[in-house]
Amino acid sequence: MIGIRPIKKEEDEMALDFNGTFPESLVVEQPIAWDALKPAKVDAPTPPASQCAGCAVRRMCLPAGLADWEERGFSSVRIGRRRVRKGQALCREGDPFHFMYAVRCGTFKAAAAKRDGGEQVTAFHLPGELMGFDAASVQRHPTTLTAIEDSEVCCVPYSQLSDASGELRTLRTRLVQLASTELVRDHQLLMLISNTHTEARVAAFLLGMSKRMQERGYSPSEFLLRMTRAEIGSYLGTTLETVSRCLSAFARRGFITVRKRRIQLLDVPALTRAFECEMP
Amino acid sequence: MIGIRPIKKEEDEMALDFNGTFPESLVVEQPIAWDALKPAKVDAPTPPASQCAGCAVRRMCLPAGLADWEERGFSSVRIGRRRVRKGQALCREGDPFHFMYAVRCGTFKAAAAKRDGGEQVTAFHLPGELMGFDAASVQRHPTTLTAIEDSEVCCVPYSQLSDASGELRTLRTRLVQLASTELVRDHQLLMLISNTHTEARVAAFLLGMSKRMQERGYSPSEFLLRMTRAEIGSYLGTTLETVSRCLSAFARRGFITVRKRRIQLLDVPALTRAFECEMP
DNA sequence: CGTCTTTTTGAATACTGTCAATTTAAGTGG
DNA sequence: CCACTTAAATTGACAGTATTCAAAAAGACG
Repeated sequence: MIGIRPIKKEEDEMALDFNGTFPESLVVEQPIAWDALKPAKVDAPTPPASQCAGCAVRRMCLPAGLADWEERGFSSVRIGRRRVRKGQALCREGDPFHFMYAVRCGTFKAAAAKRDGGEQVTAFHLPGELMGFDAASVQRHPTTLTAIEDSEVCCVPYSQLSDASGELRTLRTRLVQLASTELVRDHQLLMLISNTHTEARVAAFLLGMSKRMQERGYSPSEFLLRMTRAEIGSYLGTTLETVSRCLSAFARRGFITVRKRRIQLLDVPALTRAFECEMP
Repeated sequence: MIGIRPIKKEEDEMALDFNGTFPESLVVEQPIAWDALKPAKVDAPTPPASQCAGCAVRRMCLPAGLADWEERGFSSVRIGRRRVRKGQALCREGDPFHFMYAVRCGTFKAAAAKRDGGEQVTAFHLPGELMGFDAASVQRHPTTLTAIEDSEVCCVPYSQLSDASGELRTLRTRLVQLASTELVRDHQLLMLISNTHTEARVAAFLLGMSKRMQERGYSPSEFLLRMTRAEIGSYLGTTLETVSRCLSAFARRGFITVRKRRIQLLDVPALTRAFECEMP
């Protein structure tokens, strides 16, 4: 399975290879051994919670902060697993709300259809992040969640989660906290997009991705963007051409190197200045 | 007190007149009789919840959906009242998170300071809306909440609210639902701002305000904007001049009339088309 | 190996932001 | 009650930036 193959796809230490054999059963009880492949942040002193024990992103996921004794209560929530191939939708706009989804590995985009036929990307979700909060409002998913690489998620039944949170204060707090964090992220994105200069947005996007990569144990200075230029453009409220031009401009100035989707940050201070629009 | 006075301030049936006498005691137990002044939406079949009984915006506020028997549990949350004068801050960026605030009457803006010294408005809050969700993330308020007209809020201690929600499933659901609604609003705002054409943003802003006014029992076709052009511009990711120009352009085409902050919608379909960028 | 998607780059247009001046309303104090 | 001062809003002109349209190059995929 790991034979000699031409390195056509950029060397991609993060990618999962489903290698053709993709089981049709969407919900599996036992995790795959992929966990070993995913480096974990080791400084967060959070004890594992039941079914989440052994999950690489446990420390930044839903059970983060739960004490030992709370494991039992949390384990009453039956969590399923589901694999989603690149390009497949986990749920679609308008679908009834039954599950919240936690990214185990891979990357998702949340997008809503616009009247003109295009799509508006509202978020990119990395491993450890919880998706589906926005569905609690109307009991329907307002966005389509699409895997932009082969991915795996945990499916958390919302009713069970709500029940469990009734008994576990920590879990209750955690839930609101996660929703709140998403709110803060959105507000930051708003501030970003309101910024006139597109270069500032792209710089902030790169810095943000760098930080999130680092939080997940990857190199903050060199990473692979999982999304297309068009998706970045939609997310940042601009066009794919402008994104491409900004990246090229940064590369020309020596701030970064760009090889298709592989980004290398060379001058973080310069990027930060670009973000703050202090360009002399 | 209601003598003959020159109509210099636009006739303002919604404004509260503090009339000089503004008590220094910020938290009062008994509500003022102002409720009678605020028309309520009458079609939502929600029973009153304890302290909220008699509040005009109860049906769209925190206790919405609570059953009779749940009143008791909810009444364990001691809710204070606080009046905030125009221009005063209810809480500031960085303040520790102890209360969530429900707008009883008046209008607030949520804004964060930008690096360049300016401010980014992330939301406008009308009566019945809950503020402060974004503070649960880091236990600090990430935005400054400022009254943009004389206002009154209910102060809900978060810890008590969380405790009560542990016992009351409906309240628990309602809390997440409110946070979720705010998320959806933010996503819609994102979609709005991503729209290239500023006219579409301003059109959507007007239509949105119209809808929210209607939900609160006011006329959807004629209302007073409580915020300055600069605040609208910040909210929509543009400048105050552009907002002014868009309003003038709409008025010139006969879509609306503008008299300073008083807006009258004349041609909603045309505004909707402007929103959808279908301008022939 | 050929097709298709993604990305880059160029050129022209249209739009918005910026600077500046004017008008109008609102608040203040005599 | 009026004059004055201050804040908000409107409008114009110009420069700068991003979008649009178009074409070509580079990988990805089967």
